[in-house]
Amino acid sequence: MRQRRSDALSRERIVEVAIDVLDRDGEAGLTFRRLALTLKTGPGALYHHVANREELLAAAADAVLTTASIAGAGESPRDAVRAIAGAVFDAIDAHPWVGRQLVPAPAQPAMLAVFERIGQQVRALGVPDAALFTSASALTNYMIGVGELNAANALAAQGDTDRTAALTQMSDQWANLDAHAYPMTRLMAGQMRDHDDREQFLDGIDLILAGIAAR
Amino acid sequence: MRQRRSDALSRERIVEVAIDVLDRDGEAGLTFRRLALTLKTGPGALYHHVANREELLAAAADAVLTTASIAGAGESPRDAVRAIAGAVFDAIDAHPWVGRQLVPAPAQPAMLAVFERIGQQVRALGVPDAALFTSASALTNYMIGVGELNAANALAAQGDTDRTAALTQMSDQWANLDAHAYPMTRLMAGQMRDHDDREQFLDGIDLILAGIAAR
DNA sequence: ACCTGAACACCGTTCAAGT
DNA sequence: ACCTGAACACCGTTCAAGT
Repeated sequence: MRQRRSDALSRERIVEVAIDVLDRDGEAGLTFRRLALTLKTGPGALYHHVANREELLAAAADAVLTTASIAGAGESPRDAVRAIAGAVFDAIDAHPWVGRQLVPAPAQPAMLAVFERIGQQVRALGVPDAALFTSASALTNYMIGVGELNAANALAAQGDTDRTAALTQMSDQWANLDAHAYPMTRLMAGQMRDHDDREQFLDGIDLILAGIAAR
Repeated sequence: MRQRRSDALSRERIVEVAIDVLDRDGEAGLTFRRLALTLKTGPGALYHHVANREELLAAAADAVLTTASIAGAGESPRDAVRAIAGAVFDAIDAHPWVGRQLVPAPAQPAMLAVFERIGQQVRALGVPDAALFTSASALTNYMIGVGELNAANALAAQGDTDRTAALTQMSDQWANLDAHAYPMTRLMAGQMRDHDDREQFLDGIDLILAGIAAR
């Protein structure tokens, strides 16, 4: 025996190791040579299980998002939508490289499941059938799109040991902008300093939900 | 004389040529060797004007988005927001590589100007000062995030000569999903087939605006 | 100060040769 | 059928040498 299973080369094993590498060193760190080294094989061997780097990246992103669709089971439609959105946010936050890996709406299994689940909640909210796609799309696209944006921000700020310091610095920048050209941005500098990314993300979901309710 | 100006190597000229190359061959087509060839110089020369490839990409994206913030001047707050969102959509649609080039919220000049303009409209809508940042961020983040998503879809579908055929194919796929697991997606297959990307994008903006109005 | 372009240290992917 | 790893055709970036 000797755990032969976990040593065997397989698509799942490759994806698993790829996620590890991506979490550790980001998208740039994922090379077939390094993967091959970890898997004790040659780079060419990987091509028997994944088509190319792009497909591997997509598979890794899908794997990381699989559980998002089952969040908030048994809760009210509104809370379920918030729970799913939170799960998507958390998954992207924990694996920021997923953000870069644009998962176009429901083109991959994990996001298709999210889309379906959102569709169910929207319908339970009383949205007429003809308006389902518009509402479900707005919510799902917001989750992926804005989730990605947050990941990009997080990656850019990765060097900063102190997130608060980074926010304060940007806030000060805003406060010192030209008063004639940027009055509103100056006005928002304080709110920007004190905001929480996840709350802000969910506030946007709430606005869309309020818009759906107001129809 | 002999149009010495346009031959001189400069940051602006490099960005200009980069945009051309990106429009023609996408992000993968942008190499310093090719840029140097077009500009009749060596690849090393470019580093006297741009720090690296990433900075060049960011500068190109910013240049393409500069005019978005001035859209919808003189219109009602609601229409101005829609006009700005439409301009952002069109810019990303015309230069899909901008999508990949995640422009984190108001970190770059062009998006800062968009954010400011959105902030002004939101305030004109009667949103109290304390809620300005939440509303303006939701709108701006949606524009960038979902605009990116659309660009990714457009790039993925690039090979298709016929967008209608691609939509029909995906719609059929949805309609043939398992009825127990994907009832809502099946229900939305028809609406998905007939939807227009730009309209759907603006419908999302409308939902957020309705949510803001409903407070 | 700016340009040149060879050189460095890598890539993803392919493919003949092996098992 | 699957693996191996050298080889191919590239990259971004640096830097000594020029102007």
